[in-house]
Amino acid sequence: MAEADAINVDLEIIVHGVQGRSKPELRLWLRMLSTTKLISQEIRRRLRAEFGATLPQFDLMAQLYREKDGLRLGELSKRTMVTNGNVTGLVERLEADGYIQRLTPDADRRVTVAKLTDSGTIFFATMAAAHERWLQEMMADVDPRMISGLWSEIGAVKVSASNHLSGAAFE
Amino acid sequence: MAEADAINVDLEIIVHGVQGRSKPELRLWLRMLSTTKLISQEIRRRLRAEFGATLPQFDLMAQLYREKDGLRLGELSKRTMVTNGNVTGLVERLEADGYIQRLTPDADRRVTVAKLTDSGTIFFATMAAAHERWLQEMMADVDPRMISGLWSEIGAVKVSASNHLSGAAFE
DNA sequence: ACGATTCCTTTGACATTTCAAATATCAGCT
DNA sequence: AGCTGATATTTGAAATGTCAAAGGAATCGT
Repeated sequence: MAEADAINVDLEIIVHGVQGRSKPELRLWLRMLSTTKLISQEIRRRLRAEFGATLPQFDLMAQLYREKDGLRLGELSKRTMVTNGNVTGLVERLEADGYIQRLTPDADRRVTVAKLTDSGTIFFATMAAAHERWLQEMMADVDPRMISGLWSEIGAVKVSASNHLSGAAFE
Repeated sequence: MAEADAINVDLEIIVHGVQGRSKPELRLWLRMLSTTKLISQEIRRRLRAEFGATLPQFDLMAQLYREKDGLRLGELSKRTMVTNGNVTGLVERLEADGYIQRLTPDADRRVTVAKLTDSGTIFFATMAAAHERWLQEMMADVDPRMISGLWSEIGAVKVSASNHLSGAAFE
């Protein structure tokens, strides 16, 4: 009950706030934000409940899963859109749990490469399968064509935003 | 090593199931997530640089701006999609900065109501105007019709997700 | 009344987040 | 070699995020 209310009453209230009229860009942004927040919180809950893992850990392991040889921490930082300092802590905890292994190549000893252990690989594969199911489940009521369309349209939003960043752009 | 090989073979099968034919829902989700992350990070940077404020503070003040009489912390928690414990800390800091005010109505002394001070109202109005400009700027390259279309289509995604939350089964 | 339940908020332990400053290493120039 | 600047990671402070447990306060049933 309280949860259902929380869903219906969301951030979009700001829309009518400032000048009384709401610009479409602001409206879209608030809806993107609340929708993303809603879904990530659900995924967080499930990852925690079923696997005792966090979403950032899942994201990080997802990157390593695609690169069997491992990735440098800086590269991990870019791909996960997480700051360098943050990656350090995430990797530390995952290493302590035995899912990740850190090593420093002799070629360049400034670098630290992280890669999944066997245990980490198995663990992630299990989570990833569930993660994919959850998303299909949560989007089950959405027309499949709309899903594909949204993918490319949101791509346009992403490109536009990338081109108007104050600092550097990437991806 | 024979054991390790057996593991790797099995995992390869999982790999293709998990990532090889990545389902449209997963693709869409990853794009929504990265786009939202990109834009919020930019907004965070600008709020910090230009106003010394954080995004959660902005969100919280946005809700109070709409309700001149203030809101109970539990209501604030629902509307901002932030947990109760988190609201406590946010309100404490904003109160220390003089932007909001806390009071306990005699009618129900379990309750704490937060409302914007005059200073907070002025401060938020300034930020909100900039915030709206930033969004128009970042979405400047997107066709206006696409922006409206996206708003309603993402609404469909939101509704679908809302109907498939783990907690929503009761009721 | 009164005990049990429910409601609202705070607290506590941790994980994540950002930024800035510090550290460590490498590569190039003199 | 030795200096300098660029690169890679770690560290530290402060804020935000989660959940679970604890607290006070109101309400309900008996």
